[in-house]
Amino acid sequence: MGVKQYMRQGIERQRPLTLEVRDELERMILDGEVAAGERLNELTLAEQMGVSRGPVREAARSLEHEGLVRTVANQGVFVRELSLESALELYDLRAMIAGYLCGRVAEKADPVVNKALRQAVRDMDAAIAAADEPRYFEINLAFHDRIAIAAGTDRAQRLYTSLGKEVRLLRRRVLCGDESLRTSNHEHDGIVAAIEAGDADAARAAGMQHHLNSKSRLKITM
Amino acid sequence: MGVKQYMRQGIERQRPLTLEVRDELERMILDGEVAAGERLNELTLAEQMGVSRGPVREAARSLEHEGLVRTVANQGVFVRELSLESALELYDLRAMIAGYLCGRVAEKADPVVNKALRQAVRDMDAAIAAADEPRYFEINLAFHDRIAIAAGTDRAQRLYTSLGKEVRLLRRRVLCGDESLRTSNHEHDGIVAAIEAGDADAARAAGMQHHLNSKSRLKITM
DNA sequence: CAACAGAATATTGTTGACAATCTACAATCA
DNA sequence: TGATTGTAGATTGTCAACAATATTCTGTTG
Repeated sequence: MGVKQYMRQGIERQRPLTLEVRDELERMILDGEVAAGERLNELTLAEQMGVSRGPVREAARSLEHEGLVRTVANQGVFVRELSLESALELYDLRAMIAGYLCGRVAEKADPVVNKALRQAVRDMDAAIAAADEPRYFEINLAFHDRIAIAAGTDRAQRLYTSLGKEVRLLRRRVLCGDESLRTSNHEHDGIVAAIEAGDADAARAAGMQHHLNSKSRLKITM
Repeated sequence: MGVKQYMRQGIERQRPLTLEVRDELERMILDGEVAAGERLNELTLAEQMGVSRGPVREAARSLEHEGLVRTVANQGVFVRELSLESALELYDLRAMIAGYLCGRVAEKADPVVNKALRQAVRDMDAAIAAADEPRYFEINLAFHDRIAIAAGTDRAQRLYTSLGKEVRLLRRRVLCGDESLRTSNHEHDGIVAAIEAGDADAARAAGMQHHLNSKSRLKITM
């Protein structure tokens, strides 16, 4: 009886389908391909990705604790709807974590890291001067990632990343003008300065304030 | 062909097995019934709980993002091992979240909540006077839960709870003497006072410091 | 026409079977 | 002896089928 079994060719090491599906699902949600509040149909998704429902279910469970979806028994999983209020709270939370991370980096005083951060600030300045917003955002992302990783605290890093994704559930776009970018990078400069000085408290405060300011800049666009 | 199908009797509302298994697994880990670093055998657990491997796998994925287990592809899920260093970082993180929660509660200024918190402090004093440590810990837990819930920020609350569980992976027991309890409850008093006064900043600072002090008290016992 | 009851359908919950991979141990060879 | 290879068993990864529940449709009744 024609049972189609699974087999993936090639030398490439086996990555469980669950992870593959998880990443794809996450992307779909963050890119807004599925609207907030919408139900994720297991069978549809499974067929769409060419897998069975098992991996899809596991992936959903995985996403659940990241706050990207919510599950209702016997009804399915739904893309989480994020109220503006909740999103702002997420910003607060993330700001605290960011501050913590900056403080840790300052304590570490790793010359290589510090140099890279300093360079990132310069590069962002260049991007602003060139009016290259996409590039600015790219470096900005790398800048904050770098800090999160350099802090060396796995849990806090994951949390920071996770909260960052969660915030993206709020689909409204933030349009930053030139001025906003300049201000933001000036704050970056302050963070790096504190880190370079090895002043953990100042770095923490600067890192946190930077994120709180981002929140404010976001707020006024709505 | 004698296929044993699933059916659970009774009027009780259907709670998915995945959740049941998840809770049981979490309990086993937190109670130390499975040692840190140990592998969780899917089949064994499934038979033990009288379910199939599906729900067990889903439960594992669920626990993964809470930091209680770690998964290695094609090898299985392992109870996470928490270094002392990581545990202390968790305390820092949790202290920040706790501070945030306390600040929120102060802003809310809900008389009912405030009254309950004040009463809890009195009850803990009574428990200390009666040298009833178990009761103290019970109220203490309820006290902090109450604050987390009253803050009204779902994400922060879940995070606070989650971090609390994660810390328990560090199995070493903290033996608190009478003096430690008194000091701790004095700090509780300070937190409630700030909340009652509606001073969010003070409440935040007190809540955070209380947890950092707990960390210090823990530290010296090792 | 609205409200309800019941059947038909769609979707989630759970399972057992099979494939792929890893692990442990034995056999082989230098 | 020690390293390596090969095989057998155990364990995870995946799937398709069936059960239980939720949802939708339809016809009936007031």
